[in-house]
Amino acid sequence: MGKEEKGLNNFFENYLKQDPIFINKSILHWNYTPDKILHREKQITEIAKILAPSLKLEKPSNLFIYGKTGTGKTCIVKYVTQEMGEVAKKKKLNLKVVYINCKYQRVADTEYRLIAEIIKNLGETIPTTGLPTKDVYDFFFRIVEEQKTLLILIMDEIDHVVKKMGDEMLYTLTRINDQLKESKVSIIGITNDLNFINNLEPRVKSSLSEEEMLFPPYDAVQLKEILEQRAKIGFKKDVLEEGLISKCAALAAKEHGDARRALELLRVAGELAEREGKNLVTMEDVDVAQEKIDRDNILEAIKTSPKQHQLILQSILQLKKQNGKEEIFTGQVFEVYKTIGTKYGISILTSRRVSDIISELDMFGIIQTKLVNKGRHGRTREICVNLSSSTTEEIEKILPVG
DNA sequence: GTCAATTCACATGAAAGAGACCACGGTCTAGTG
DNA sequence: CTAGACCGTGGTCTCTTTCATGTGAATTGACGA
Repeated sequence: MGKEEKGLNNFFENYLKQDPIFINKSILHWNYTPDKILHREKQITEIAKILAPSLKLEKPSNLFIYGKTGTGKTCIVKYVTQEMGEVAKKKKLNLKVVYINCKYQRVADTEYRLIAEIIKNLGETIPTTGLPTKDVYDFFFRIVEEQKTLLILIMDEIDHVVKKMGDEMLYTLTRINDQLKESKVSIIGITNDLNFINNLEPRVKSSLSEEEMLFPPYDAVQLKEILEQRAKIGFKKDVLEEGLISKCAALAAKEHGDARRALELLRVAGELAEREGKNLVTMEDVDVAQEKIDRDNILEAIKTSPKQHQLILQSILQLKKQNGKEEIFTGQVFEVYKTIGTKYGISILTSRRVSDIISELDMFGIIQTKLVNKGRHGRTREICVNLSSSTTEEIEKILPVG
């Protein structure tokens, strides 16, 4: 016991003595906003131009922004509105900016909760459930009106709103100004679904996208500069192997120029090196980081998903083990699921539901499915699991039974 | 051999139910002056 | 008299079931050469 304690002590002391690789890790986090945002000057000025009327308390046009993940949409909108907020504060203008991410589950995935969330951001509270939705709207209108303010409503990942609850609610929101006398609301919608706007009802489309902007992906060179800018202040000097940043940039550029991904790669690689007590981050660390990020995402998704989902995933994995390379189909999964379920006394869902769960697993990226038509033999989803064996093992530890 | 009809094994949609959660208003109860 | 406990009602939310409809190539079978 005493010996162990001493060992642990040593470990901690060594840990502290170690030359840390980082100066400030949070700089390498994607939601850190640097002083100077690179390669987005054009977008910044454009957004500023569009939003500027709000400083005269005139309602700016609704703005619709689209671009792939990690192209800086959120970052820049936040940056511009923040700056504006400060100017407004100095001039004592009643300007409010509310940022809502519509995707983060459990926060705002119903009409009710979304409005409740906006209300919360305006500094009021409303019960989390139990009220008729109409009451929530009325309450929202009332407080906006009472505050006599110009409200800029930023709705990130706005496509999720429509997917979950249709565009009726967006229509209501865009028409809100008709009902307000003292206040005005303008909406900034952000999405990474490039087709989203075309699937909207025309009346919503026209009012939501009075202005439109596209954020192009970063290319490898730009990513590299962004990484360099942050690495300079986030990492200690000379801890990065030659060409390491280029590698991160290149890897991320392959994945549709995602700056968030690039930063994560760099940071995780640094953490890995740090953990091993090295004082140089190497190329291998980046490779390991790449794998680790994917695996962690998947594991996290599985851990937090409901038991039935886990059970179905387990059925899929078991099938994969059994028939080796052969493809797996929905029907088979359902059969295996049924036997496992009954064996362990877990209630069995209908095949209809199982089918949905399989596509949910697909969306999470845990499995890949493809719709195949096998003529006489019907139509089904072909399921494949592209996980390394170590990941599979990790997953199996989490799974409910067996 | 050819062509259209059939058929399979699910996918996909819509609607509705079950059970959990919660706010609200009314009623009851115990403590206080 | 009043604050707080307790209860019933009516609303939402999530997960699920039930019913209904769709899909598209392999298969079948009729037909003609």
